[in-house]
Amino acid sequence: MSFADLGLSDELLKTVTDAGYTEPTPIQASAIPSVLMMRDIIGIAQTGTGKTAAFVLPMIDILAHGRSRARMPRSLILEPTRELAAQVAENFEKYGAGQKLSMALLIGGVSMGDQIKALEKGVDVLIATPGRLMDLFQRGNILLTGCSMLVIDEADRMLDMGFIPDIEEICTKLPAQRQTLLFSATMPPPIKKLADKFLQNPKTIEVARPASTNTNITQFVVPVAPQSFEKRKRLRQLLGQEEVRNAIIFCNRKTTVRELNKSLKQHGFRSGEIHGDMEQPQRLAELELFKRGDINILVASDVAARGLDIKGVSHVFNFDAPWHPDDYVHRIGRTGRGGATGTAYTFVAPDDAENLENIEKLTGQKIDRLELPAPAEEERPARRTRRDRAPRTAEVEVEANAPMAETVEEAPRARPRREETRREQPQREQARREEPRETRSDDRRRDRRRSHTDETPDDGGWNGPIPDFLKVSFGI
DNA sequence: AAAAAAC
Repeated sequence: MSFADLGLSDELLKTVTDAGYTEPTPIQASAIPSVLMMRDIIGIAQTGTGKTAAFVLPMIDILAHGRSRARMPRSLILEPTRELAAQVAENFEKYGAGQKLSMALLIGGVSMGDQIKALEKGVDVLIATPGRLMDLFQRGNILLTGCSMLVIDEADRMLDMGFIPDIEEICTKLPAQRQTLLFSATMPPPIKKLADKFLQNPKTIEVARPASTNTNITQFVVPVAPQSFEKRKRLRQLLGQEEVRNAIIFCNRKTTVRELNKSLKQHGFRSGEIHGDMEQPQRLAELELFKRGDINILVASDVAARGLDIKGVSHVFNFDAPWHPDDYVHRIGRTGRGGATGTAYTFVAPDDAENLENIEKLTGQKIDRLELPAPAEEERPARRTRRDRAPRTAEVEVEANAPMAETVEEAPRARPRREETRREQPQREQARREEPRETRSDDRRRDRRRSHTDETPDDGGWNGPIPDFLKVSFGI
């Protein structure tokens, strides 16, 4: 099977082959001819299966004829997150280069002015997240009566995010005579209902068993202590011993994302972060830095878990085990894309045992446990000076002969005591400050209270008892 | 328990 057999126009075919694609993926091979025949489609496919091109390519050919009118887009693509919407827009720019199709990207977090201007001129393709689309619709900037093609992408994610009522409302604004494509990784009952209601005689295409993980991805569970500084230490150890070209590190909370990125940077890693509390331009900029390789580590919340297609991500680390098992499948799916191989490490603290069980139940496979050797002694991050902020390649020393521990509980002390260290490596002692008091029971509290990371020298923070006047003003 | 999405 080749792209030439799918019925795409010669011009588009040339663009596709020039881009280096010769063989369509299974979802492309089955969806493209049907979309060109104007059928409604239910596509059950994981992200990373080539799903986006499966609808973008035939849409370009379908929209090649005809002209758009002011405020009346001819097609609409709905995406759950802003980044995904932007990514689909990039695809249209890439493949639709020769076709002079007009496009508007309607997402929140950026100014409405340009979006409204584009709508006024008339667009062939509208790519939107539901919030901004509804907003502009209610302001009267969009008429959907001329929209004869609708794509609902990542429908199950839309469901998770509570977008289904919005989607239903949008569907009723579109003409009844239209083509609708619905893509989802899974088919929970509400999505099935949505499809029954708004699709006509759809052809169902299923290319990947839901909840199955890509076999290109080597997966490991890494038992870790629950304290965040222990997890960070383990992470640095792994980053140092693995051939990490490119890694996304997922955390469950936005605050953890910020802390971890700060810590990694202090240790000289070229890292960045992305989460929903950041300004939209900043989010896109960080993503761009990562894609270009200016940074090779992206610390992320689940905003980046689904659908993001970044080439050549060699590793995914779950710094926190995800709460929901389907998030696990999506997160690790950021690596091993397009036939490449990838490695996924998931940190599992004792409290995460149940989450891990659910993950293994969902994927139907037991994930290998990886017991790390005791970490080698690290250099303390240097005090930050201007010179030190220059990015350098990540390096962590790992002791070659470190004993392999059977379980975490039996693991030797993570760091040698000061006396031993001084004897063994006197030249490095000067660079190091006092060891963190790892055994102290108040470590967790301290860790939570202080916004900066444990590696920061303790000269700026408050470690003593809280004085009475503070207790009063904070109502403690 | 979180995150995401409109101002």
